[in-house]
Amino acid sequence: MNETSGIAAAQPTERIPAAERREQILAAASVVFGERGYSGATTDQVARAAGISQPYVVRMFGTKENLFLEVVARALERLVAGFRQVLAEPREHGDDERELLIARLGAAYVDLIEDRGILLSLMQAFLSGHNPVVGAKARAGFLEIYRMLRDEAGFPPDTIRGFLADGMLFNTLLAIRLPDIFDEDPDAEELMRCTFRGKLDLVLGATAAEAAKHA
Amino acid sequence: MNETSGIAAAQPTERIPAAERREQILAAASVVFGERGYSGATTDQVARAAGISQPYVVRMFGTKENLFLEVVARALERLVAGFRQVLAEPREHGDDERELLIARLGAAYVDLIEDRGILLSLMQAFLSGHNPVVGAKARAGFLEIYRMLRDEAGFPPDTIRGFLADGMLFNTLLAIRLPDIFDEDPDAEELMRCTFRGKLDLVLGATAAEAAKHA
DNA sequence: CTGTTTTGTAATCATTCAATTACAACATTC
DNA sequence: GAATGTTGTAATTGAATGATTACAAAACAG
Repeated sequence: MNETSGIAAAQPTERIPAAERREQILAAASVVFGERGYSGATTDQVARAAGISQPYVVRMFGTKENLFLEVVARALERLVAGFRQVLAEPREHGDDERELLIARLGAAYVDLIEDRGILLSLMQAFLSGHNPVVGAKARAGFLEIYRMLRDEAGFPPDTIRGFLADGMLFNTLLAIRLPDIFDEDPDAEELMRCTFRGKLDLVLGATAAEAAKHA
Repeated sequence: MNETSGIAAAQPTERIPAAERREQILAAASVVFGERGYSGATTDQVARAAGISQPYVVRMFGTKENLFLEVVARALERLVAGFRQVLAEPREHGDDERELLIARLGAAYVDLIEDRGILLSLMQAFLSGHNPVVGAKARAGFLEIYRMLRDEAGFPPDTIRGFLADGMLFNTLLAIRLPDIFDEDPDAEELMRCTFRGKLDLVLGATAAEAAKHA
């Protein structure tokens, strides 16, 4: 029935290059830190989620804090990179140029935060304003987005505010898992629909897919 | 120089009615939980902030978790109550009726989140979507606000979305302490100004007052 | 005054968890 | 095929912390 010993035989854990393991750990840590917060997450939870042992996680990143910092830095980098990519695309000039750009940037954002790890890691970063390192990263990241919208996208202040504000509302409604209670309270879906409008199907498709994956 | 003993003399800690102590602890806990999160905060930190001993905090609320739940529930209640109060005020009918109501509700919200404990406790609640109890409270609270704006204020969907979105952006910019770097990066103030517009002085006055209080 | 309730703390316990140590197995190089 | 480096774990430890216990002193009731 099993090999060599009579014990559970905990599969001999495939050897994988450190660089690749690193990515696995970061992906797992993003989810775990996102859901439980820096203090609420344990290195053991991250290790299990990544399919390795706790000491390996610690050795790979030195400390739990370093791991968290890297998770946050990655999330912010991906956010900035996502916007930069959209802004680098060619755009035709016309009446609806701005509307189109907003739609593309919005889609890129929703695409990013469909990854619940990214979404929650970003929000954890926003809630770490008191932490010198994470707080500074969060402020710098937010200001970089602001400058991109102002200088590269050429948006006027009200457009910028509206765009950023919508994004923060997206964050919140997804973080509190509003879609979870669609069948208990129809207002939940109404609020989601009024918030995400056309993007709702995109969002719901992603959360449904994720739920199916876990089942 | 000091009384009785040669030791620091830790003042005999005034006896205060339990009900009043309870409020002190909740106020302290709001700040501590807000800054450090549920897991990051210790009952000892709350106790020190409230000026009492750690066992007393635990005995008053049974468990750390109960204390956190009550802090979150209070924050959500104050939010709902604040809006309900504005909506109960008499309003004259006119072209700018809606604008005026938005302004009043917005002012009430900014007034509320000037209390950093409330602001951060609310955000912690939003980030606790995975926790059955806190998550349910957060969802219910958000939906109640939505219904108030839809049914009592009579706002159309886009107005509701805009209002809620602005609120979430307020939250974020205050949480990351953007005003802290006004003199390092002028864009920080620009972003705050474009977000809060008229309300900025209100916000800055409050944070400045709070900073002075701590100094 | 005497007894009881309320308000509070000091000391301690049991658990959790990040970090360290020591070691093992595989891979690569020479 | 030894020597070296890489990838991994089991076992342990030391510190932190929520909770409990035992006790003290103030307030109050009769």
